[in-house]
Amino acid sequence: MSKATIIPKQAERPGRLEEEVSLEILRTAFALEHFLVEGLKQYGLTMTQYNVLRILRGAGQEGLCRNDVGARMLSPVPDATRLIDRLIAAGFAQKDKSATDRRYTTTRITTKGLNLLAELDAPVLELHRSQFGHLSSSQMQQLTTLLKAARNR
Amino acid sequence: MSKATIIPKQAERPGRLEEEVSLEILRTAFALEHFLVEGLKQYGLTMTQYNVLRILRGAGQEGLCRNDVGARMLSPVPDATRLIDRLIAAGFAQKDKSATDRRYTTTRITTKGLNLLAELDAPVLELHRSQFGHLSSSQMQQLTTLLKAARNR
DNA sequence: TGACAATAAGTGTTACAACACGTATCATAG
DNA sequence: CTATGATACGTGTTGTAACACTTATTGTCA
Repeated sequence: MSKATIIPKQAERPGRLEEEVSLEILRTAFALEHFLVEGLKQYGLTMTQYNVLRILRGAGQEGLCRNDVGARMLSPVPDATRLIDRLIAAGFAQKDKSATDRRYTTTRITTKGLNLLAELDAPVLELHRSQFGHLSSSQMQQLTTLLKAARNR
Repeated sequence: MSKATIIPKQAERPGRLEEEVSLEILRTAFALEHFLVEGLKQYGLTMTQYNVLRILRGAGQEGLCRNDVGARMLSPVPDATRLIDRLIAAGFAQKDKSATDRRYTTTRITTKGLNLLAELDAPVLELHRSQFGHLSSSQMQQLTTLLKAARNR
């Protein structure tokens, strides 16, 4: 047999690229998360709590019910009750029973919570810039596009 | 003043791209992790335990000391002792005091652990393919390259 | 050599996440 | 209008991660 027929030029193990992409994504995300966690620690916040506060800020004065908060999280959280309760204990959120449907409990961010987030916006942005600012704009756009494409199966 | 001087064509908020990349990475990684966790659950393994086993398999018959295991993790783990102890309790690893330096404890993967990993290799690979297989090879390569570039500050 | 720093591992404690289950309220069908 | 299911939330329990601290062993230097 001729060499050309039995030895493909790129003897690529199937799935190797997918595996490498997976690992790179996890590695990058863990590194990013690590820095975020460290930064938030100074303010006594976990990353989960920070995300909840951002969601509540995004929801505005209407607030959100417990399940909606859990569902909108970066990684959905089943035990939103006690998570929110901890934020309430810290004074960053408040809870009220809905008048129309008494099953619902509406959670809102407090002024103290808004102030904390406002204080955090700058350092968090700076963190993101320190992580990815060395990439060019087009590289960042490519990366964003590719990641979105990856999730849209 | 002329319009051209005061209104830049792309009034881009500084740091917006960095922020978006960060979020996309976290979202993608959490999604990927979610599927991995679900898949491993059937085998009674957490993702952390799975990573430890893979590291031990990679270390071969020489094994690794506790700190090395913790350090090689995707996200470094401080409490490697009890993590490894759980794997030992499950029969997937074993521990021996080093003879030359008695501070060290060498951890090795057992045959049972190797068998479990062998059983897992195919479904995990299939998972990676289901997550990213719809991307083209060049897209995956681009993604890998960009992520590596992102981490190499 | 002997004191002291450095390294590796283990332990005690605390807080949190995950899961299963229980309770209250509402919607719907007969 | 009542029975049944669906929905939203809360709670009890368990396992694990994070942190600080302790112990054991080795290296180093006066």
